[in-house]
Amino acid sequence: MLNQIAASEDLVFFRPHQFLTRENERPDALFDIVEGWACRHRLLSDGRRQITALYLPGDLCDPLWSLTSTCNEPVVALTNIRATRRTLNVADGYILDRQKGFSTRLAESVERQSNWLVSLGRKTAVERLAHLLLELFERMRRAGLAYGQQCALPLTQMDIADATGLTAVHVNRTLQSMRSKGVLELHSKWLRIPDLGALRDLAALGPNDAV
Amino acid sequence: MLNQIAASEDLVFFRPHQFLTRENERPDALFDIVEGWACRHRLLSDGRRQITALYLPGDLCDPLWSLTSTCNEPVVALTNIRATRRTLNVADGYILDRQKGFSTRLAESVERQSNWLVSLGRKTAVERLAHLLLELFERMRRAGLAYGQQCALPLTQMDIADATGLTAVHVNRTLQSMRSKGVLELHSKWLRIPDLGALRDLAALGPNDAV
DNA sequence: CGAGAATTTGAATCTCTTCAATCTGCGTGG
DNA sequence: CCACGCAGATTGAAGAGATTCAAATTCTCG
Repeated sequence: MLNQIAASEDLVFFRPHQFLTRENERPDALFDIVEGWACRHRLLSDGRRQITALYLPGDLCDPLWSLTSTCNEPVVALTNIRATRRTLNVADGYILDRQKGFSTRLAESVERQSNWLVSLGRKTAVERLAHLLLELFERMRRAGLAYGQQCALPLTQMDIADATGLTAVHVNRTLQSMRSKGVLELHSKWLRIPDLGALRDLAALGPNDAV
Repeated sequence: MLNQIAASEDLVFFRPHQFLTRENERPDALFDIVEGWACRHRLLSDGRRQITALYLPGDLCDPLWSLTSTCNEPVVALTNIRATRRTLNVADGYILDRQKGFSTRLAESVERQSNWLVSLGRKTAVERLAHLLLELFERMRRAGLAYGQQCALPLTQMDIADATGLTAVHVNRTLQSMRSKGVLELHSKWLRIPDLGALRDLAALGPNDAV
């Protein structure tokens, strides 16, 4: 508790819908998310939205920023967020690689993006939802934030829709059918997965695919 | 011509459908593609395929390999390929960053993946095709392989379908309708774009989006 | 308790898929 | 030189999955 005094100098807070980074901005720091969720997304001119990444507690936001000169996708808070700010040395690309676990996080982030690509390109609604919820549960579990078979999931159905490339209405109906089959419970921002194996089967993952 | 003798020691060739890297393999070298096209893809158990990256002449294949311990997506030649092999120092992640333009290529590759995510998640068939063909033309142009408004495009409609998340049949019909509207010509592996601006409008790109 | 946000429901519609069959271009072997 | 075979492209008809729009209901939070 005592050393939080020193750490608190780097603590930053965001409210839902607040930008962590805007489009065409050069981020000068990364955020280590302590609490809350955020997303990176893209808006089309007619309002269609695609979420391209989700950030959970424990995630670095965003590992990709070390690579690009400007950030062409805004990052927005989905909930209240508490994060620690880690300054980026823009002039020197190598520094980041030496930070503990940075390279691993970047790799994970890129691999996740590739998984989503497969999901959006070739999977059905049920498969996409199974995949996404499985991924999120697994990430929460690794972050030490899963309790048995359940974890927090502070996304609206609209958010889920924009992450999976579906409409909110269709997400609603598909989740209902999955609930009725007993493969998951999801209400009041709380996810429970009675049978991980069953959900994994629904997600159409290969035996080698990590979630 | 004379110094090609030395360089030729690193020259490698591939035939269509040949693997540059298999799944779960640790690549020990990158390929600088001199001639021909390749793709990275993922196969679902029931045969559905999603292409997650395309490699053109001039591309490094694959920048992402420096990040991951094993490659979980196979890379396959789509045409005859001539490439130069560049050994990877696996033990040391930093070396690669110092290679000329490496970091830039990695960033481009990641950004492209993000663009595709938006395309697959939120765009219509026409928009996806416009976007893809525009991207490929632009990349060919930058590689010095475009001639006026046209360039080679050695993909089958099946390949295009697997890159855009559509079926070959639907790609065929959509391309036909685009042809009939005069926004593009595409036959015998050759692409011509009469009006880049018109195609760009069809691609639903933001004013800031690079292709 | 009231108001706005999020979820749920229904009905109609549309885009894209599926399954087959046919056609075309092209290299190979007789 | 032509017939064969095969991969890719094209076409048609029917159907599935997801979208759209609008309204009603429930939730959440000040």
